[in-house]
Amino acid sequence: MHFLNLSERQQEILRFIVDFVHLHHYAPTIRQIGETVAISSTSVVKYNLNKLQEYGLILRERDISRGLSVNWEQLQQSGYPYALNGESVRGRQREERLPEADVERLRVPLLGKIAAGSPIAVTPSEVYDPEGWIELAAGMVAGPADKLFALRVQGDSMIDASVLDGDIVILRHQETAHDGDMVAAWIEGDEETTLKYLHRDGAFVRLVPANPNPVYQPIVRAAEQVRINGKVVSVIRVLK
Amino acid sequence: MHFLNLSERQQEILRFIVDFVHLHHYAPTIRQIGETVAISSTSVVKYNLNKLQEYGLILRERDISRGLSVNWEQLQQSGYPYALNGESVRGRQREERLPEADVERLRVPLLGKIAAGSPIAVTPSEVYDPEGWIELAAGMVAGPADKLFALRVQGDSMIDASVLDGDIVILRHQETAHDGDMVAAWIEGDEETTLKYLHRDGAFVRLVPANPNPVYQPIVRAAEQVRINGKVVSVIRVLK
DNA sequence: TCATAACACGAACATTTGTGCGATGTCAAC
DNA sequence: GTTGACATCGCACAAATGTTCGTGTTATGA
Repeated sequence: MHFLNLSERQQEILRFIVDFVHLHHYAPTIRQIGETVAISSTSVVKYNLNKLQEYGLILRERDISRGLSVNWEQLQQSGYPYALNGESVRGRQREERLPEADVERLRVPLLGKIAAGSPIAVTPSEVYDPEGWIELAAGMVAGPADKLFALRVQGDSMIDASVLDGDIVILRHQETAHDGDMVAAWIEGDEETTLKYLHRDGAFVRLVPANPNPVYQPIVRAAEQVRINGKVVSVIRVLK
Repeated sequence: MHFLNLSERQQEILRFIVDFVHLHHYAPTIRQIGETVAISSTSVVKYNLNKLQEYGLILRERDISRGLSVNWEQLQQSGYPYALNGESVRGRQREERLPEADVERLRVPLLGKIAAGSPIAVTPSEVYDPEGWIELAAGMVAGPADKLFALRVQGDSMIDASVLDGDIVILRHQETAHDGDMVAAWIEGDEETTLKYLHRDGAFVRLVPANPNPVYQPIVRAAEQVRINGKVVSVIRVLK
């Protein structure tokens, strides 16, 4: 099935390109490829790029910066696993063993990023997410699957909620929440949005960090000073 | 929400970018934009590009040639015509470039609990008595989808990795890891398994907490005192 | 009418980035 | 040992490309 025999390097390069494009939505430069694949010479990268092009796995436009793109169809047919459909690499055992339980998939829009100080105004700026949509298995969120949206966490502002830079939080849009819910809340005065557990105390609300470490203290505010943007239903961290 | 009021030029530019990307699989340069939209000055293009970026309609990477991409979601929500009748375009483009849009589900065995002090004695192949299965969308783990298993975190022992009680960690079983990988490591002497970022230092390994809070300090051990159980590829937190 | 902001121009500039080419190393075939 | 295809290296070079800055133009409102 594969008459293609790519060298180790070529495979690495291809994989990197795929990942990079996937991540940035634009192609890497020859030098960027060289760095990550540990090739010191740009011409060597170019050499291998030409090979890949001969195989039809990538397309290149002469003299164009980053003018290279992946030929996905060819890539899929090549039998190399980078096509990201995962078909070939899947563990067989599991699939056989299980009946086709039909888990519903959810498509959740990734609306932007959230950082302390920035309200969730659904205005993504510079940082971009590859997908635009987050795919979830239904079991990964609690409750109804409507009004869900996702945000990428930027910076360590949510550390006290044990949410790290780069994490993705899935929220359900709602203005109210129950005691004990983790919510994204906008705190007037602080001009800051954070993730906290919500507790009511009469006319006050207590915003409690999820992180039990004592360095993170609850915040208490008058109820009208806190605006709830949504309830957090899931936190996802994908490590590379 | 934001009411977008794009100038004629900005609309033209946006339209051109969409078309161009669709056609070439890479973004146009400032000058190319200028030519087709009849703007003689690159800085004017840049000026308008900034506007578009402020609206979140495009994303730009500073100093990167052709480092610009379209924010499809925002475009869609903006209500601009080409976003709507671009529906087909958009869909097609996505499929071409990102064949994984058809996300596969992964079924990962949940093998038990992890807590400080308890080694991860399980390897997917050996022990085969999972408590359950975790369903994931393929995009939620990086790399090949084999040898994956899941563990439920018990207690706050992983707090320094920003992993809370009840979280689920997805790991790929492997004995080695690269610098910077988050791994589940068994530390001899401490008789303890934790999640940490791995860094090598000659004959030593440094296990660095994911939580940048200074109360959590790196652990340094001789390399042979640390056994890697697997690499963490994802962390999932489902809130009730 | 003046001030101000938004928009536009173009040229100089600094980087980024692809290409070309001679020299070197490897390895199997002759 | 010699030859020659392959793969690699460094490096110089030129083209491609984003940025900055001083200046001009056009609205709009006080």
